[in-house]
Amino acid sequence: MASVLEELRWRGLLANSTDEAALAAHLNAGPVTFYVGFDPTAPSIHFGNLVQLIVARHLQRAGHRPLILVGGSTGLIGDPKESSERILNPKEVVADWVERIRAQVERFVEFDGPAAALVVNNLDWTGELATLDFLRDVGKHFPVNRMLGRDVVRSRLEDGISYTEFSYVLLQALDYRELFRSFGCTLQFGGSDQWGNITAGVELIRRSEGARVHALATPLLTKADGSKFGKTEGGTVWLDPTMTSPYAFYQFFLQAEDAKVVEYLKVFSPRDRDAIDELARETELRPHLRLAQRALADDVTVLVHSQAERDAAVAAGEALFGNSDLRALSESTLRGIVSELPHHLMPAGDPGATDEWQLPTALDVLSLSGVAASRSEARRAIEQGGAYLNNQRVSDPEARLAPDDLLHGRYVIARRGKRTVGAVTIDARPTASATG
RNA sequence: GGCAGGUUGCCCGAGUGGCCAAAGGGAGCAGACUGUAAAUCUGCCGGCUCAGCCUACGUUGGUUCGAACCCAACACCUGCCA
Repeated sequence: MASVLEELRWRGLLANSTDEAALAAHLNAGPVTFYVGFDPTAPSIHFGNLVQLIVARHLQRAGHRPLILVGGSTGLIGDPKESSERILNPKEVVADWVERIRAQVERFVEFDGPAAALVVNNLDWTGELATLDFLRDVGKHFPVNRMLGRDVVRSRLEDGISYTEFSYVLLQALDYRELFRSFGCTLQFGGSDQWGNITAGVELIRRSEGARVHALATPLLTKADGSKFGKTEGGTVWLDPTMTSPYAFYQFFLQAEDAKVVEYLKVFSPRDRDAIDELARETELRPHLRLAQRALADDVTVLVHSQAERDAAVAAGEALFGNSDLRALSESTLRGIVSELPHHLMPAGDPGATDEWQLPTALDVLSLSGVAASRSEARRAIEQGGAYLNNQRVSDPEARLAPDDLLHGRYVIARRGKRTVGAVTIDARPTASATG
């Protein structure tokens, strides 16, 4: 049976590690307590964090014990990014995000059994830490000349970096030492962009505790052209269903490139080697069937959301793509689809009160539904022949809907291009018989 | 605190009085070709009641018939000096 390290390697989840032979021996010798951290920089974790949670699952299944750290304190400081200084978020906001993220990560690890996971918050040990103690006990171990050599810092020397962000690495290193002391944690991993922060912890423990601990880094997932994988039209792919709907989430994975889909499957899918090899063959022989993409989207959506959400996302996709007749759908099916899409509820006017009440125009529907960011963009889409209402191409921006255009008397599905879909719901149909 | 340089559309970046909604590149969007893939080609890419109008070049005020471009003050960033 393959070791967990070999498994991770095969899945392409190992980008970097401290002495790998030593780590392999350590993992072999018995249950290891490991940690991975997530900083609250938004109300939800995102697609990129998912990779770390998956690694945590693999390790836990191999009998090791996860500590999932939510960065209540590091989130107040901000890990320096190459581009520019971050804006500090208010403490209450960060505290709120900590709670949300804590709830999210709990889905991915087991809290029972011998390798039960634990969620920790670094604010618990840094919140009350005195500055002088910090400088004496932690700062003393960090040569500034070495810190200046770090890539992120170097990239910021020109444009500037605050002392706050410059100090971030000390806090993360301190976290590792704290978890080492309190829980005997001897392995930390994270994304490859975290490597510097992670090894700083390894070094701090070596210097102040005289102990040798380990580290791993997962690779940054890229697209075929080398750019970062993880952004979509709407921006970041979030795990929170109110920020990225399960439908959009499913679509994101379904649209994976052929050249990369097998790589993503290895990372995200629980399927074993044989199953993935089979999907790789399918992608080569019958790429148009997109079996690998479907498997990928299925697996990740079920993992992050649920089987039911996955089923709904598939049903919605089938109805919306191609030129299927949306009129054939039952009202309940349609309602389900609409709820997955960006949509806008439009109150129907009371024809008795406003004799001018009219149904919206094509332009209205495209912009209200959110399919087009502005009316200008909607106009452009129509001019370019890329706008559809209920799967019918639109040519006149001012064309007004007729009552008959409303699916089940209320819904209009708007689409721009192939993939951008939204809906408008007319709240209640005006009683046309009011005046006869 | 002093001196010097900087702040342009999503990002980078040109523009130093009218021809500027602002070159060029990147990102992005649409169309064609396809397979909800990639590559390629074409078009688009501030907003709107869209042959016109409105808002925009850090902020505020000024000069001018006219300002992204000139002047003043302020804010922020960078460097050098204290």
